[in-house]
Amino acid sequence: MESKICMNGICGATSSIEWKKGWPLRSGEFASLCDKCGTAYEQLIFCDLFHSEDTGWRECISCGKRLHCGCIASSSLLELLDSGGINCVICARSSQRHATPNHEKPKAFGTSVSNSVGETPSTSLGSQMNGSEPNKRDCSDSIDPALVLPHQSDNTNRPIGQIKMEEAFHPAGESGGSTFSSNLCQASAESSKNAKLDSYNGYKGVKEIHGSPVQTNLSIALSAPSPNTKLFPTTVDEGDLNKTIYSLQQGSRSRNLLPRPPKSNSALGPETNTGIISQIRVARPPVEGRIKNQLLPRYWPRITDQELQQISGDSNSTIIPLFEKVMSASDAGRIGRLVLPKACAEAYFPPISQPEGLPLRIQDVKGKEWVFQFRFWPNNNSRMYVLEGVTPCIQSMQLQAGDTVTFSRMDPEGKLLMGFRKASTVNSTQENRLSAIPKSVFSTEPTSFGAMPENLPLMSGYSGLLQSFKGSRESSMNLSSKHFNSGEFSWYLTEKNGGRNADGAFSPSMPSSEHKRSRNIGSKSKRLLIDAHAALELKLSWEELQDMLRPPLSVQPTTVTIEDQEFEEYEQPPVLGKRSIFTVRLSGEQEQWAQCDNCFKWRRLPADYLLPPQWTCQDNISDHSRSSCSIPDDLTPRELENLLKMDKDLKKQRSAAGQRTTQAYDSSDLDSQANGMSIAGDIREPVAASVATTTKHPRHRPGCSCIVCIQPPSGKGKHNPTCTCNVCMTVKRRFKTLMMRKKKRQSEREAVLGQRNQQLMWSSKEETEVDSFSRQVKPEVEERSGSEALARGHSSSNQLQKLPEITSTSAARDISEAERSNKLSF
DNA sequence: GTCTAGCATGGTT
DNA sequence: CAACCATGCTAGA
Repeated sequence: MESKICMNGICGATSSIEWKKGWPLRSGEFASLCDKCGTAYEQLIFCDLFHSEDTGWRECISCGKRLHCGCIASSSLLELLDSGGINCVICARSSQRHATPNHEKPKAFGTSVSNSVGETPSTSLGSQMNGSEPNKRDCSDSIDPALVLPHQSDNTNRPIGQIKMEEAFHPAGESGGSTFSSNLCQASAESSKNAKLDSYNGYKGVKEIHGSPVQTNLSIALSAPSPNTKLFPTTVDEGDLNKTIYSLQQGSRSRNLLPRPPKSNSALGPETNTGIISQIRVARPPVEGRIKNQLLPRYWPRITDQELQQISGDSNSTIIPLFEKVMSASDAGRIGRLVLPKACAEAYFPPISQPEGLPLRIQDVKGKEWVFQFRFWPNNNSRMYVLEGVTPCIQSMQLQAGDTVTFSRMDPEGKLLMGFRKASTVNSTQENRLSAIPKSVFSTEPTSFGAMPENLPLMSGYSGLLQSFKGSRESSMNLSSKHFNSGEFSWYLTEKNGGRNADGAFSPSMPSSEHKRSRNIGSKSKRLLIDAHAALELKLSWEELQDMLRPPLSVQPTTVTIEDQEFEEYEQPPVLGKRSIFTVRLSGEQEQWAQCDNCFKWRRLPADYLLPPQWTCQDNISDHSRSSCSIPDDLTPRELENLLKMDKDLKKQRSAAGQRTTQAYDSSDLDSQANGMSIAGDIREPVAASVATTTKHPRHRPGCSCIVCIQPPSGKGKHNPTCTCNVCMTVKRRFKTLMMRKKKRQSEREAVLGQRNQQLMWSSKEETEVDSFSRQVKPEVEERSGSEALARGHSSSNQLQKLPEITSTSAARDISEAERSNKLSF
């Protein structure tokens, strides 16, 4: 008897189990050696039925290829359920789960399942295992009766373990009952004080089979099901530990249930020769021994089988998910440094001894190879690993903070792969909610996000949208309106949608670690306090959301002006669509570009095509020749680069516009800024120095000569500073006006400031304390003057004197921004 | 003045 | 409490 740490690597709890030769290792110990006999095992045992997070790669005895089926929530379970066995994903031969020979099996479990409900298992598991030697199982092994689901008291003759998956996942409609896991918990808590059995971990409960509490656990666990009881996977967490458990949930559908899998294979998307590829996202603990028990679950790869399949394609290579990381602001920032979790870097990347590190070639999901500098910084007697030069890649994948980058390895080549998972897709729930808005308004101006809660409800049009949004958040997303103020909204959009599953279905329950992350954002943490710039980013996120809001095309809006703000009012509710990039060709033809949610290829679409929130190549009804993910990207990498660059430029324009005060712009400019989703220029036919080329803003009529319509394409055209062409003169004139307005505002501000200072001075006269601020700022003044009041007066006037400098600087910055936004250089 | 590389700091786990 | 890691800070280019 020896003490072992929780084999799952999940709870870290120590439990006492009998550890003897021949005892198969648990999922978390896959490919480990038995520390007594030294035998390597590659077999999971019966109880992985309750445990979804194990990952194991087993070799198919027939073809020698690795079979990924350790994850019970993925293909293995489904296949098991559906076909009574598991097929090797490579050779398609049934492995029958590489079942453990009966003599090795924990008969207690199998027996108990076969028994009538509530019957207590009668056989000691441990004794069954003694002395048995695990062998490689042949693919032709019959299905293991121990590998069964903990119900099946439905009086059918169907073999245990062959429940149809739609049944297994069907939400039970009956009432009453508690979850399987909680039963286990209660039982375990009573029966074993040593083991910290958690309410969520069925596996751990089962593990207790080996010890004394086994019978209690099993009897309770197995007594719960009624004939209508179904097995449900449920994601639960504790801190960083996200877990999927299977619970016997009765009554209404739990909020924690994973979405019900599609009933037919055809709905599953890509198929392999096994027929089913799981789209369920499950954390996979490290598969390699050296990092075992080191890698925090938050870094466990959650790649789905389907994604794995996509990455590996038709090749015979094995994709090994290594780790993933939710990108922080600094990861996604312009510095181009992606901080790597130390344990992951040391485990999966080549060892480096010098801080300079070495260049690392990593292939992205599209097959493009990037070279990053893998290096480290010495830090507190430790190291901090970073990947440098990731900006182009991040941009190419359009990643931002909150998205997840994944790292995998392709064996046997050993090639490193980099993938990603977006967190920022608006889900259909939101869409539905928004569709219910009776009337909404689209602002023509980028609206400061931070100002929304205060301002929006006052604006007739916005209020409907906002309140509906609030309603949707509170009801369907279980959010409270107070968060709306805090800037967390953007994070809800991203994080909440992180609950989306690979199949696009929205999981009502966000994995709670993500909950945690979203809680962290906007907390009191200094690190995460939203500064002005971050607020701007949030605003842009809001603007991006606006981009997704599509007015009904057939309906003309009514434009109303409220307090100098223009609003477009629509009688019909908006539609939330997938974000796309609009372009205008030289020919004047407008088009839009959308990225497939499945293969991430870009497809050209008609400009008036309204994209649903989720869009894949298959939905490309306008161009059947481009309606499959297998068809190459419509854009060459260079074209894509151009497109993204132009989109980015446009965002910069918006950013600049957002920084300027609204007064600085007349309505036409605002118009153009707010409607900037059209990209100037043509991504395929970039025109060199095409000063003469004009870009028609979509909202402006042909022939319009406004400042926007006459500007050259993005980034094109440099005018001479002395140029007196119409465009330049217009721009100069506008800048002049801008400057004047700026100065006027500044002088007003100065006046206010002066008043305030005077008030301060008078009030401080009554104070007896020394004004430390004056001392700090102007000690020399203080020295010269014996009077505190005088010193303060000097200080104030000094401050005022400095203001014009600030003014001119900021005005210059404004001009430069305006210059940029107008794509003209002088 | 701006950008970048590298180090330091401190919040979080 | 220590390790990790996100991000701030700054010297130098």
